[in-house]
Amino acid sequence: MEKEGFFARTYELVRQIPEGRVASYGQIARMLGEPRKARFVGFAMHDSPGMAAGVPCHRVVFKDGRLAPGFAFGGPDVQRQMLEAEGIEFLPDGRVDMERCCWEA
DNA sequence: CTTATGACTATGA
DNA sequence: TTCATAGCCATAA
Repeated sequence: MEKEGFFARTYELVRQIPEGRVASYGQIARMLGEPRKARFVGFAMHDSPGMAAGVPCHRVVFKDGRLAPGFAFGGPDVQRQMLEAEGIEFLPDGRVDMERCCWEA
């Protein structure tokens, strides 16, 4: 575990997301100091070891508060239930209420 | 070495 | 408002 790439770095940051909070890919990438790698953050999530390893990828959403269509745990609906269980509030549009739940380091 | 791909974001029509 | 395109750059083959 010495050689850590961008992925491992992303996992560590995502793993620091508290319960009831969400963060956008660009937001995470920005915290890493490289706001242009927003895509790789999502890539890292796809390759993520899972929330059991401390990577709550379900708390990572689009900047608009939208979920990843087709690549979530089986459907955005499932992810929505997980987020609701965490205490995240949703908007009538079916988007996460980032205005309230946006993660702040 | 080059090419292809992608859980993003911003911009324009 | 939604839809399409461009730019971004690490990782894999």
